Amino acid sequence: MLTIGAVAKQTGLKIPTIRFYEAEGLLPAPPRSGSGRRLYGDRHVRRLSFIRHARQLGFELPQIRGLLELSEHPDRPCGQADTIAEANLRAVQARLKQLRALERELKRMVAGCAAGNAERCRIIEVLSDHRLCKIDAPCQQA
Amino acid sequence: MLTIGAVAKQTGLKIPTIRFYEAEGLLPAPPRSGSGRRLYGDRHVRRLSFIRHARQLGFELPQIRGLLELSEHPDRPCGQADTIAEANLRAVQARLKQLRALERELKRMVAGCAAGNAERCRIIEVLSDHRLCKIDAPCQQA
DNA sequence: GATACATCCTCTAGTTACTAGAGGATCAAG
DNA sequence: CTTGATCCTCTAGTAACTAGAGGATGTATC
Repeated sequence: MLTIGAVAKQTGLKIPTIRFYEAEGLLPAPPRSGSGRRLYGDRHVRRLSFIRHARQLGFELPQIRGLLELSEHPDRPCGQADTIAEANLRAVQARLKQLRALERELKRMVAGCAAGNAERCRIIEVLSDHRLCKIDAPCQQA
Repeated sequence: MLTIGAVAKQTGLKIPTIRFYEAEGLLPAPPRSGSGRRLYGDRHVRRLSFIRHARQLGFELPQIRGLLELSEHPDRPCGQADTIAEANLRAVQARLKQLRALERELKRMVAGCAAGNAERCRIIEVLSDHRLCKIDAPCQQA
């Protein structure tokens, strides 16, 4: 049986985050010691690793909820998981496209800035006049 | 003189967002009509466009504050703007790197999932076992 | 002039996924 | 027995908005 601190070390999550996941219903409440401390087993650790990993891959908590439920019913067809992952892939690809355009634009800005005065600073200039910029798509959050 | 609704249309910002920027001190409070409605001029519109554009390019509000101040003093050296833009570029490039790794991983997951049962679903598998995944770096927010 | 509907005002609270801190109890080591 | 680490709960804060309540105006039509 592991304390919350040990689990945090093993999983790489912070202690409040683990408690947060419990409150959110992503992690079943573990048994407690006589004095009320949480005591985790391997199943908890595995589940937390799953969550952390999915988060690293850009899944959001509601999606992870779905994946977790799926992983508990190995008999179900996994089309759902596929759908979730594909939606994620598309979102990632869209964001990549935006970020690449963004990178080009920032490079252009930085390159054009000859460290002179703000008066002829390309960065300020580009920001002031959208026509100087090649980016049209709004910048959605990932 | 434009109403807030007209300004919203011109700039592409939502009405509450414009008020939000005013409350944040990014936009000077405009004069009001007899009944208390905000009345904007061209300078406000230009400033809001600047802010929106910078947001699209991924700058954060504190950074934008700096850029705005700089743009008001064309005599100042623009090294600061350069620094801000470069920091942004680096952040974007880091995010790009992560996202590319993510894309690879998601592709692998989706490709490996032949829509069978969850029992042998590669997606669940990969998420359950970090060793199957090539991503190590934590996923920082943009 | 009355009515309807759009637009505006302020203020509060909600969003996501945590993170930080207060204030207090308990544990393990020396 | 004391010290310092770890744990508990609870509240509030983060970024950058967004949504909604409740109410006051503006404008167009009859």
